Amino acid sequence: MPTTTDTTSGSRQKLIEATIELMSSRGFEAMGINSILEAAGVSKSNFYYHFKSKEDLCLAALDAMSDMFFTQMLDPVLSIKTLSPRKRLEKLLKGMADMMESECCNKGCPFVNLATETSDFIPAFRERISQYFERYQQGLAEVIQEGIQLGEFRSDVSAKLAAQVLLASLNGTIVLTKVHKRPQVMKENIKAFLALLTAP
Amino acid sequence: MPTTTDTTSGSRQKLIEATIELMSSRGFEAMGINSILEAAGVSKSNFYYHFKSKEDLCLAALDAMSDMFFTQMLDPVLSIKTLSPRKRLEKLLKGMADMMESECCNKGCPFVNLATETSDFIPAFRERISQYFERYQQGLAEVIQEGIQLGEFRSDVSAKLAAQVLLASLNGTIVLTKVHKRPQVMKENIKAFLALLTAP
Amino acid sequence: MPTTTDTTSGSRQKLIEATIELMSSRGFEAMGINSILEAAGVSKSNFYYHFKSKEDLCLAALDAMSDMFFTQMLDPVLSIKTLSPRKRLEKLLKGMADMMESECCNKGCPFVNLATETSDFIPAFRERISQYFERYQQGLAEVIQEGIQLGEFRSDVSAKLAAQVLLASLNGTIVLTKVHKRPQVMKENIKAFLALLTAP
Amino acid sequence: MPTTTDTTSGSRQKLIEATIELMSSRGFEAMGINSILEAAGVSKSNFYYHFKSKEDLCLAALDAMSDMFFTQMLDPVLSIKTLSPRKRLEKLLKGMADMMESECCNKGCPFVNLATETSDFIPAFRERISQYFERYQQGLAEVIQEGIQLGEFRSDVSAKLAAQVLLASLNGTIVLTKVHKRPQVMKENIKAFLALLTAP
DNA sequence: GATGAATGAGGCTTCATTCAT
DNA sequence: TATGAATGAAGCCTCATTCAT
Repeated sequence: MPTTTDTTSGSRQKLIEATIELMSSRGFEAMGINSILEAAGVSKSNFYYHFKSKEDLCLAALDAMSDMFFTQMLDPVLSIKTLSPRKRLEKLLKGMADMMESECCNKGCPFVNLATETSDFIPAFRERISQYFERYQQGLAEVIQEGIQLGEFRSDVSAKLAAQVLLASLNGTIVLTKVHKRPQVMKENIKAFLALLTAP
Repeated sequence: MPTTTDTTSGSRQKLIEATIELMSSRGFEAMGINSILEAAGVSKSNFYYHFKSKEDLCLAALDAMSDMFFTQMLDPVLSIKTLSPRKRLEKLLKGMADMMESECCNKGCPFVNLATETSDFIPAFRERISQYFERYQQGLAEVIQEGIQLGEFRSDVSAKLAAQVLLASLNGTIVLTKVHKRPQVMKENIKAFLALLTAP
Repeated sequence: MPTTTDTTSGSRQKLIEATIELMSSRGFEAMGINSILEAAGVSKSNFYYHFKSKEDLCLAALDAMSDMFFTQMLDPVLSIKTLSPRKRLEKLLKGMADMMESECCNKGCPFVNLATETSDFIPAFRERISQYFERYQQGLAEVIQEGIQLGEFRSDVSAKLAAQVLLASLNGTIVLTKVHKRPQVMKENIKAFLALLTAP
Repeated sequence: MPTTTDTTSGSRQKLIEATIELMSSRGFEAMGINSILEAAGVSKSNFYYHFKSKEDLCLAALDAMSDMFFTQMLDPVLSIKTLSPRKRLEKLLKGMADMMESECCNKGCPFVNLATETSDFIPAFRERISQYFERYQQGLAEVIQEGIQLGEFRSDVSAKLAAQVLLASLNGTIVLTKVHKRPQVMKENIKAFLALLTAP
């Protein structure tokens, strides 16, 4: 279902979509180019017309995912000014928990996947992932800061650090949820973290 | 046919050690058997005498790492009864932060690495990793519980959940530290988490 | 549809020039069409508008080089009637030695390159190269014949044969010069050959 | 037909033999690995067990050819002390002419082929080829020197230089012979060169 | 316990060429 | 004239594994 502003060629877009899908479930190394091509319905040589390498394609996919995440998940929720900061954060986290559950705990966060697998060896990946997490954390820090000012969150931990711990916590929780095959873990951790962020 | 207590069958042990090293830095898929053999100084055919497959070797490596972690890192620190629960936890976490820093943020936690890479596709891995994390979490829960009873930690979040969040947080923090190439992240998050765990 | 005298159809000419350059340095097989296109700044589809195949382009390049060689190098020098035959030959050979040196012994003679690489498999190449060398040899034979008549060269070897040996010698010397990376070889062989061609 | 001292494994030797054959007729780039494997009857993965790359194999083939050339062609003839230097040289050159003719002018000298194709890009090739030609030239220089001392050859051109010209001449002649598809060229040039080397 | 040799499937990438516009 | 997109075959190489000794 191409969006209205879909200006890119069909094949290119299909390749990126297939890559996002496979990168999330299989990781970088295990995701063979053939599987991407099959999923996208694109021929091998045509792939190499659009992208200069597997790595290049993955970078494009990372960019696309990053865009999607911020413009369709994070920003929309965090900017609902009719909700209190705490409610906004809760809504965001609930959305994530629901996604995990609907995917049967099978996909992880592709940014985490790529980070653990390749960040030491493909600098370009590391840099983008680093930027992604920085922006992500910044978004979280802003709601938390608002919440602190409104007295919804405890004020003895800086918003920036709290956001950093939250982000780490989310990433780690996704891994645990997958490993234990228990979607409940996600919900538990979210609830517990919010409690910790609140003065008793 | 090595006996159960055969601690060092030479080649076998060298293979496991090399695997631990490479699994931590390169991940499962990128770690070719040849690189293991080269690092261990063992011939290919000899490898297949000791292990029936790459997967088999990795399972042995996982077990060895798990053993090492509990008997050499976690248990020794958490059972220092002369320290208060909070001090014990702090000591443990500091040890981890130091390790990260000494490795220049280059290796991640191999359990997390394997989890993100393979847990969907190699059930045997998933199960061991799950058990590892459960035991790890259990250890953490015990100190926290003690701390709660002594009033060192807030009591409105169950020790079990707090431990689960802490574990997730640690795993996620390791990833962030690697991605940002900034060892400080680890220290910041540890400090922030301990603050959150304490009533303001 | 370029006319016969179309000296510069823009793209077409650029393609030929790039091909000459690459053919001299990389050879036929290693010279990918993409590298030609990049060097010429011409699009792939445009290339196939002008030429029906890589082979076709190379034939055009061969013709262009052959023309250039005779009209700009061989004929001008060999027809300087104010110089004695021997002086003319010396001037020609010196020019070649200088070229080799200025290119740091890096390019060979593209006719030799194509001959060794493709002559068995692309008959069209073989034929043009054969014609090129025949005309080349004929030119050399004429000066030598003149020189024989003037007593500058020994008369017990026919001009035709002497020219054939000289031509072979030049081609072989270019190869040796390249292989040894020693421009001096070219000068030495030229001098030695001229000595052999003279009665002691 | 393995020689008596054939100590190397079957596959390895077959690969080298097939490579010599193909390298002589097709050149380096055009000689696909698959064609080598087919000719040798060896599987691809077994090939990569014995050699680390196509380049590596070709280097081994070059060494083998070099050995063969000196121990079976050059040295045996040039050391027939019952023949005069001139006769020895004539015998050697005749043998080469006969080889060319028997191969219908289809193969060139693989050293020349590789030199023209790859010497700029594969330094290891260039170095071996350079050594090969140096040794070759040295052999020729020795007979010529003997011939000079016996008065069979003219003495106003040093043996070293005469050998260098002869070597170049031979290499160039092989190319011409191939290009013109006329085995006679080889014989003509040999005869003419010997004449030039003799005082009129 | 250990060896060298062999295997087949698959890895990523490039080739020269053609299509529709 | 020129374009961007697509094609299928082939390129070199590596994978985890097995065989016979």
